[in-house]
Amino acid sequence: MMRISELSERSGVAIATIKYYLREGLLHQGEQVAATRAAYDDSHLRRLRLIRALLEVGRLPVAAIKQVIEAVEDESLPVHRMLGTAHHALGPAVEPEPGDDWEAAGAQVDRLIGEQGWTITPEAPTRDELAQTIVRLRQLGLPTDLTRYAEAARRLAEAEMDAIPFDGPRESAVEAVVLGTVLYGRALDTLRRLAHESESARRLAGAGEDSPGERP
Amino acid sequence: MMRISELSERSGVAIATIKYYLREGLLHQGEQVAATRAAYDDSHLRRLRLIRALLEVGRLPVAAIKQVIEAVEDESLPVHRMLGTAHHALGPAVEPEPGDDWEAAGAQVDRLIGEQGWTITPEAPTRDELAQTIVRLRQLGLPTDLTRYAEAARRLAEAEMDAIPFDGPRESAVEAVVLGTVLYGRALDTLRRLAHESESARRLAGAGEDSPGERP
DNA sequence: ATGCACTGGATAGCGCTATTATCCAATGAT
DNA sequence: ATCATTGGATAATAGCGCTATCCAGTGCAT
Repeated sequence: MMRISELSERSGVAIATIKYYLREGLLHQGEQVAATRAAYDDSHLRRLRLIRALLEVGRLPVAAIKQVIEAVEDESLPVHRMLGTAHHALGPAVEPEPGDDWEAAGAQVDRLIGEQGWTITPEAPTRDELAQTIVRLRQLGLPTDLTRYAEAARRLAEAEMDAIPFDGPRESAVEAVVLGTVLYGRALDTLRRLAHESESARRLAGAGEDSPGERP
Repeated sequence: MMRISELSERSGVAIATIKYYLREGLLHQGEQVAATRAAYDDSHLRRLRLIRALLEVGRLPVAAIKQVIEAVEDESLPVHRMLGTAHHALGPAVEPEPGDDWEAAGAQVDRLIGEQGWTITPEAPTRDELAQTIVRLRQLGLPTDLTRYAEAARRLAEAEMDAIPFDGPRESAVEAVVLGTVLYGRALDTLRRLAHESESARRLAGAGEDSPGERP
């Protein structure tokens, strides 16, 4: 049990910001102890860490975080619906760019999902997200065969899901899924860029030029 | 050869926005035909597509795109330096969060890079990016073993690099590297979320509840 | 019980980014 | 000759994530 100032110190989040999160419904209210005093506990601290991770590492907009949290807190939602809602909040919303390109990309997304044997809601915004990327790849003349990526994604996702406590309290499950999706997603992205850097250094930095990483 | 209005129509980017990109140095000036008339060509159209892809798909801030483009246009830069600069602009800048956690995470990043046999500049901001993610994983009690991800990243990055035309014009090489990094990165991320959705549906949607994707 | 730091609550303002709008004088097509 | 368009400059806008200010009520130390 603590007051707002202690919550602020322990979390590293400014008081004004905490108030803002309270207003926005990202952070649940503390226990009203008196008219002008409320008490916060570890659940608030944990929630703040969740928010900051989604915000700073996942770069989710506050509105998306709110959706995730609402899904968590809506007890009437069956778990897999809750996960769906949370999941759909994680991707940036893209609006369709109508045209032949878009149609073709959509078909390709369907085909890819079919090939992998995935089960995906027809309304999943994630489909449009992928379609948009494919459209851009096409426009720029880059190869659009994503099978290799889909397979890597599948392998990683399966391993991650094995670690999710689906039998525990519902809050743990969403948190684990959402945090896993976002944080490991970012880790993967960063690692891929590191691998790129290393590969291009290896292939180019011969020929007498100094190579990054080893200064004379 | 076209005027600004045609460039706008063909690219789908508003005239005012094109002027803005010209001001910001993202888009090179058109050929001055008369005091109040300039001519644009396919290179401008292509550049606009690059900008929009980095902006909308890659979600890079305009300032980062500018850095990328400056690297491309600085002819005096050796190719691998140019790629390094461009690459470092792709990641969001993170500032270190000093403390023991940070130190430990840094050490873990070094170890991971070593294990994979990668060659990475000591100053690469990408290192800090990864360190930050590891710190957050720790704070939230999630496993921090990223070996599996590093290996997947390495495999994908190697395959991508095989497709880069390092022997062609330098502009092609950066464009390919940057676009590849960003667009396939996003594709991978989206696919991983799709795989997650599918996996959690598969594991949870039994038990009489209707499963996403098949409505009665 | 008194003075003072702290609280919740409400509202307003800020700093940044990406974009859009407005004006202008010059100009080229009809 | 005229009228829409252009380049160029400057201002205005919208959204977001905070941050600051003000307020009256309250707990705590003295």
